[in-house]
Amino acid sequence: MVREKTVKLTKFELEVMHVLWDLRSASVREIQEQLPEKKRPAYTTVQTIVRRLEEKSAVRRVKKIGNAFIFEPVVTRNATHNRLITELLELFGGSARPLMAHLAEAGKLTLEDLREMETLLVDQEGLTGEGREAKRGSLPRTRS
Amino acid sequence: MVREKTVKLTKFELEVMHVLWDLRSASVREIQEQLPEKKRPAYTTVQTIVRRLEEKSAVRRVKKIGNAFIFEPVVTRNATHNRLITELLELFGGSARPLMAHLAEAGKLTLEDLREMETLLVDQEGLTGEGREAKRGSLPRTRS
DNA sequence: ACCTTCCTATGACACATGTAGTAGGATCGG
DNA sequence: CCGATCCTACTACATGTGTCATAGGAAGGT
Repeated sequence: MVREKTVKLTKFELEVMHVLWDLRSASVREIQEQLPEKKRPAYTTVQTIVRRLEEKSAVRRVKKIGNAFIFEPVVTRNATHNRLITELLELFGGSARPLMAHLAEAGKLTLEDLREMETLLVDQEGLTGEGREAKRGSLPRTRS
Repeated sequence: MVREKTVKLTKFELEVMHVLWDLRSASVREIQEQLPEKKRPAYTTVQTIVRRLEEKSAVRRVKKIGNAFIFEPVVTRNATHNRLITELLELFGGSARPLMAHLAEAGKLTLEDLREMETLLVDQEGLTGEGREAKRGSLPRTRS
């Protein structure tokens, strides 16, 4: 459980990171071209964001092709997503239930999703979940 | 399905709203006192936030007690939460699965939670979920 | 070598956000 | 009625964020 130091990223910075996570590495030009054309910002706007991401150590320069720098992510998608979720969760009192209830209510959550998660969760518990089980009380084997 | 116009609220504004949602209505002083003392801002800071919430039509003055105004929420907790979740979901490609996967991974999601949700979801489908079923394909009754 | 093109580095700016101080009017206990 | 309090309305200001323009250097084709 190595806790990565995840920085705070803004909405736009996040979008750029997503491009980088997908492409593995890219130049400013490539990043800009990946952004949805509807709201594609000016080249230098993207450049500024990348620069700020650099300052935050969220990306780094890996090499230079021609006269253009190639950037790659330093923080992982996973760590960043976890951070986002944790923050949202705090607004909900820290519990996932209200959050899930909303998802269900909004029709974003299907029974299929739940079944899928169940499988996933069971597997996980088998591998690493022992500690948690003790901490939260053993699960009542409902619907035996 | 009346779509309420939910405004964008900042982190701090959200905290104030939570107090108001809990208290139903309150004065600036009361709001300030409800905020966790660790990071309790100055009275006028709270006042400023409330004023901005007023400008955004997220709260309104309902009456005056002494020389103090009493405020109450205009936007509902529910609508606001849904908005937050929707926004977060967009960062995840719009699907709830990755989000849930993260919750599970972070140990925020238990089998119990899932079972609970299942019940909730089934009830909901029975009442209002017919349309969705058609839209997303009928559910394969897994685990018969 | 020269010109066109692309990239970088830097500066700027408006609006958002967190945070709070000040002035002056309204209230309340005596 | 008076002073101590409390509240409101305003102002202020440092940062954060989205958005871009400019200047000038580097590459590449011819």
